[in-house]
Amino acid sequence: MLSERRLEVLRAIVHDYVGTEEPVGSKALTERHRLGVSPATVRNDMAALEEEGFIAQPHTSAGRIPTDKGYRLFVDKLAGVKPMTAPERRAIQNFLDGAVDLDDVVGRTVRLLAQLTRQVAVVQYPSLTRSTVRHVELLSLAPARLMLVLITDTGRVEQRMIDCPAPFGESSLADLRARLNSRVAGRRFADVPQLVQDLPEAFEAEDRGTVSTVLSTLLETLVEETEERLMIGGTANLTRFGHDFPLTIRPVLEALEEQVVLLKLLGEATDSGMTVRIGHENAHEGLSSTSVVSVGYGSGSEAVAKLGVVGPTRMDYPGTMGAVRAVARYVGQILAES
Amino acid sequence: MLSERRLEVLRAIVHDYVGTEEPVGSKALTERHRLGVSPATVRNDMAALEEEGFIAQPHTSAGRIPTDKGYRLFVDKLAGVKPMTAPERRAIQNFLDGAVDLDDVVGRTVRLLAQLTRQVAVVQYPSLTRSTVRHVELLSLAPARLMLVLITDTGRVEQRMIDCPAPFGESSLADLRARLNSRVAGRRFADVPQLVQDLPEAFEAEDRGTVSTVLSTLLETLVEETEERLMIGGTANLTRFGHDFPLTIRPVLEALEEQVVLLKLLGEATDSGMTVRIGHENAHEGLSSTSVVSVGYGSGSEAVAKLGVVGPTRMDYPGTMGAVRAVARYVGQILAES
DNA sequence: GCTGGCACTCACCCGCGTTGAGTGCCAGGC
DNA sequence: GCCTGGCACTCAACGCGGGTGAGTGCCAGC
Repeated sequence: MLSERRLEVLRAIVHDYVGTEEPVGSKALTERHRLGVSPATVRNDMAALEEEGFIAQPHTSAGRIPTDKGYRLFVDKLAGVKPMTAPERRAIQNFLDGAVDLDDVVGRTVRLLAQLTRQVAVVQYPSLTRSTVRHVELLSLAPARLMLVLITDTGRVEQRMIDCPAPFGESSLADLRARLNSRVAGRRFADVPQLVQDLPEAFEAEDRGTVSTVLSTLLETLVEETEERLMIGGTANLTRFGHDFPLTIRPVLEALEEQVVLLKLLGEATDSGMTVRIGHENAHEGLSSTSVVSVGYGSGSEAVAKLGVVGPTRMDYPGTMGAVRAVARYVGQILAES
Repeated sequence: MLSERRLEVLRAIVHDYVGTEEPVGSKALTERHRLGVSPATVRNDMAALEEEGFIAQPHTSAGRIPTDKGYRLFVDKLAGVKPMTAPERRAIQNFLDGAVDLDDVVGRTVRLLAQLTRQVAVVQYPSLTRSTVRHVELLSLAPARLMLVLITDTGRVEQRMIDCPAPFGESSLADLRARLNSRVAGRRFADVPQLVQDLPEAFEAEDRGTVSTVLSTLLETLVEETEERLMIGGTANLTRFGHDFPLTIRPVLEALEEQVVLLKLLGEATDSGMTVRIGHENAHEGLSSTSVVSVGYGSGSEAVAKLGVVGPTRMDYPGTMGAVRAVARYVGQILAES
């Protein structure tokens, strides 16, 4: 195992490299940190750290930079989460408090997170599967054409057109609407399928086809829209990435445009607590020089969706983690209030 | 006025510069185009074009590149719109035909446009003000809490919470719902205000407060949501911008994140036909080295929204304009069908 | 009015020596 | 046994200087 001091050296290297973006040498280290030992000693420690794969030299006769493995150790053992200051917390709350609807909440969150971390922010809309149903509405648009509107407790609205196999009378419609709502209102989406299972049996034979169609559309919506929506922002921060632009930035932008990739990225986060994926730990190749910090948020104790930031592996982990955690907490509060 | 040949020289310069990204000299020009004159003559023409401000030299003893004014002349007088080939048109149609709902249509359009032009694509959601109302729905969530759902003919759905001044009975609700729909269904959003003006008078005194609240929320929605939504894509194409990245790309990314800026950008487009804004013609400073090609699209003869692309001033104007026009046309068709 | 010729400019490339930050290793001291 | 100062070595980065060539403007001649 690495000695206490060597860990301290690694911490110092990460700290300085994140600040300067330049390989850090032994002399500079002893000058900027009170390590209590000479550069020569630090050199020995660095040799050991390099041996173990925590740091690397871009080329001979240059300083060291942390490897993915080095950052991993730093995040796991050496770094805490830097809490937000009181004024910062107030600013977050004020900024989020002005939101008028769900889109606005998500939009504000994304901007806030991008601004706080100076990185790319990704916010997932509250998931359907973990939400509860506030209301199901059925509208008759034409004799054999219905619209299904689904409203969640998080304020999200989904709608679907339905072409009925047969005309559906206004009274049957009202009946179905009432029965549907009495069964599913207030229930979790995940439970809906079995709650409505036997519903067609309550109707006359001529209406059963339509009822079934409506129900299957409803279930479809639950499944399809589980493929979540999300919003991203702060892509301009990518320009602070490094000196060697085109090659670094391009794959990242491409990855960010693919919702599937992003969803997977956030999805990998474990439910409880914060997840940090560093460099190659990200499955997607284009993101091999970025780190992703993500966390779940929700109105109650349970997470209904996730949010996070994407930035260079060389990022301020404690600060970023602090900002992400704080924002997630306040968004949760806002959602709980509405 | 410039002679025919000089215009031809300008056209050749634009063509070559767009292709190579490098200043083009007199010798190369005569070699690649059948101008029928010698380099020396072309040099004289170039001197004249430079005098008039259509082209410029990055530095002495280098070739010429077109100025914004040069591109303007090129677009206005020299370039046509390059029509899509039949296979391209088929591909567009196939790609758009698979869309399942409005979000999907817009999403597909953005991706398609970005891919075709290899630039950043911006697509505005169909505007509310020019749409017609398909249905207005009122749901009772709690004794004194309503939800207003607005459905447009383009498939867009907006919802608002309403806190009523007094409890509102189920029968009053049904009455209001019916009256509202009979008045506004099928009408243009712009006409709604005067259509509902005298509606409170039809109700009992105790309900009038609530009815007024509902109506004012409805009108608010019309106004607020006129602030349109839009979707962008293809930002990764910005990396093909030029060699001098950070400085060029950053302000563009920043501008693209501000919906307001984008909406203004598209909004400037005249209703009929295509608009091309070149370089400094764009009001926004960050976009002074980009051009914007935009056009309205709609389900009928009238435009309900706009779409376009943002790219470097050095872009293939005929090709880009062709792609933008074709996509707009097919999106219009898709919307008309749904 | 077009052309070929000519002198001139200047960004770009290449090779070269200098500089200095940083390293590894080693002998000596606590 | 671990830390330290000293020392030789490496090598990216920088600045300098000459050569190269694309491109220009001008001019005399057809």
